[in-house]
Amino acid sequence: MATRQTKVTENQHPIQVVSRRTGLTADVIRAWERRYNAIKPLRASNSRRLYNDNDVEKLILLRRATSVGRRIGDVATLSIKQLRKLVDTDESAVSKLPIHAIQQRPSTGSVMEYFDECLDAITRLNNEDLYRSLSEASTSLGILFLLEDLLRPLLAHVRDECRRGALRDAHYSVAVHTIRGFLTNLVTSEPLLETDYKIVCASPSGQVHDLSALRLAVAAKSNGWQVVSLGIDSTADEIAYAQEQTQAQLVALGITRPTDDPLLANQFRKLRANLNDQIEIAITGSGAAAYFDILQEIHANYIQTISELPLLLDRIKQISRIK
Amino acid sequence: MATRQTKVTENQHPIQVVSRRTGLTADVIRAWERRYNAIKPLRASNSRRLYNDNDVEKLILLRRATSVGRRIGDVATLSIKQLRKLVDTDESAVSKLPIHAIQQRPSTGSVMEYFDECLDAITRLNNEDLYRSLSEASTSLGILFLLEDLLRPLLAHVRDECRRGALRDAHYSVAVHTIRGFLTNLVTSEPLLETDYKIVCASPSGQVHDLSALRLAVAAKSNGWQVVSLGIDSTADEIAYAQEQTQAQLVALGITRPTDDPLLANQFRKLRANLNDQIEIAITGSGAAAYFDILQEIHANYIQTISELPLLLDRIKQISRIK
DNA sequence: AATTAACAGACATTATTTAGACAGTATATT
DNA sequence: AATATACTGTCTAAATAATGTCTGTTAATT
Repeated sequence: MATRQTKVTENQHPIQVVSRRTGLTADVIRAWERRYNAIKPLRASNSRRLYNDNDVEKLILLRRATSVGRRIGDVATLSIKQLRKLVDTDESAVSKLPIHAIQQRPSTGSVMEYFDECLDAITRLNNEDLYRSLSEASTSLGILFLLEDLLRPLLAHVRDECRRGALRDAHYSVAVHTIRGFLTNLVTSEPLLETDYKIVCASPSGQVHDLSALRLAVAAKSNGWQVVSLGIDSTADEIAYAQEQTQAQLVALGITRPTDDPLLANQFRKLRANLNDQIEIAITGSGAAAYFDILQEIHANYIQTISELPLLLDRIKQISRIK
Repeated sequence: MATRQTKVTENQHPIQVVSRRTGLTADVIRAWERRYNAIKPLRASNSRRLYNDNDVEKLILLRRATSVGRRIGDVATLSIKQLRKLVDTDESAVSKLPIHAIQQRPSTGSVMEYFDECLDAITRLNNEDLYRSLSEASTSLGILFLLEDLLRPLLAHVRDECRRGALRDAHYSVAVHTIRGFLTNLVTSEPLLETDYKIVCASPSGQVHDLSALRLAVAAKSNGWQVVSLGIDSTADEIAYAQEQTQAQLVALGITRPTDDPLLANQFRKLRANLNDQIEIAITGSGAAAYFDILQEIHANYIQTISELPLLLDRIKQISRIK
């Protein structure tokens, strides 16, 4: 026999629901009622608290008010209307603070320390720790050093350890995935000033784990170029299309897998055929050397280390300035 | 009412089937009927309960209602219509909460505006603008709404336009690549407080463009779970290894490409074989439905929309708390 | 015989209530 | 600057209700 006089309408919520809707613990909700009379919920016949939508709204406002520094005792008895206004002005004042004010303290560690930190995070399959190490490294080492002195050896090392059997493919996946996210973030998050120079970066079909194109993208971006990044698994047709659409002066491909893929050779030729002759092609990545002959055939620039990139970028700038 | 012959149609289900479809134990289903008159199934001539699809739907709604904090006694006798509404508002109210951060004040921009903004950036192959729109959308809509109401339709739309020929694969690549970077960033950048609950997220081999696993990862993270993210192109062996190493309670796979890949079916079986029986498997993504039979075979949870994930996470928490 | 389910009751766990205590932090006073 | 005071989120305890789970037992089916 259900002794439940209080018929539940859509506007009567038990404390658990209110807790989840507001993000406050049930303890806090009760404390605010007991100590400050913040809200006065109805009671069911069995003395359980029953809150309505207004109560919920007020509690949410109270939470927002306290989370920007107000003391609960000062605001608990304000009306919803007053609270809305208060919260509104408070939050807009807070949000004007510079985001980077909460910057991590730069670690004094050398490249090797970051290397070990990253490797440790990878070994523990911990994406978050790896990401944090990368962030610290990029602020303290600078982006270009990060690419060349940290990431390249790190990835090579992990790959070697996988071959040896000391690490598993899972470790490599975590590393590639996290680093890719980090680099993508570098390339796309901060907008650039207006620029005429654009580069299309992509990894062709089959190069699922390639990061070298992204490394190049980061380097180009830090040289003031706008980056159009297609990511992995792009066909020659699509890469050429992206160049045409954006009128990029340079197309960069990353090749990691060292297999001598005949399909890939055809992709190269197709790309060259689809592009205007003036458009430069750059190939980078540890697997690129295997295709040396074809690179010559299509007049591609082989970028072995990131430090070679600025030379190429400058040359392209000069050429297009002449025209 | 005319006592219908106990003709077994496809709309009459024994309690065991209902149990599987709803995720409730048979005991609970009977208790809810006995104590709260939640549903009144037909009876076969031998007094076995026979549930129809309405009963199943109501039971699922009741489960969702209780899992957001409603008490079963409060909601048991509501109609399906009332329940839908209740569950809908409850779940969305909860999902709007940023779990750690201060709640942003809701922006006036609607989802559609962001949709158009994003689509425009994609059309122009502009990674940076897309990234910026995503950032703005995530703060104003909240992360979970971003995933479900913006990203899912957006990707589906771009894919459709590619099939139609209105957009090119290059656009899709830019979209996937940028969104992946953005989501990876969400998952890995903010460290989480200590937690015992971990989820391994991965896209199996062949699913090069899958983002659904990452979407799930973001949702899990915002529910307070630690995420181990392997990214794309992982084998069953490596996924199982990652679970074992991290002692994650849940393994989630994203399937996007809808082809009926026999290799993938084998990957599923292998994964189940390599995992301890207690470890739950979740499958999500637009291509997952094609593998329904195998999913049943390996006792996988099919996650169609992100809002279903919290239920699963809670269930797993409860189970592991008992042990 | 083995399986499945129904049934009623018992049991265990969880949620909620109350009042109070505690610890860390912010504020005020010296 | 050091200390005292107030504030506030969290936790404890016992009592009660709500709820999920587990007994047996019986009946029907394979």
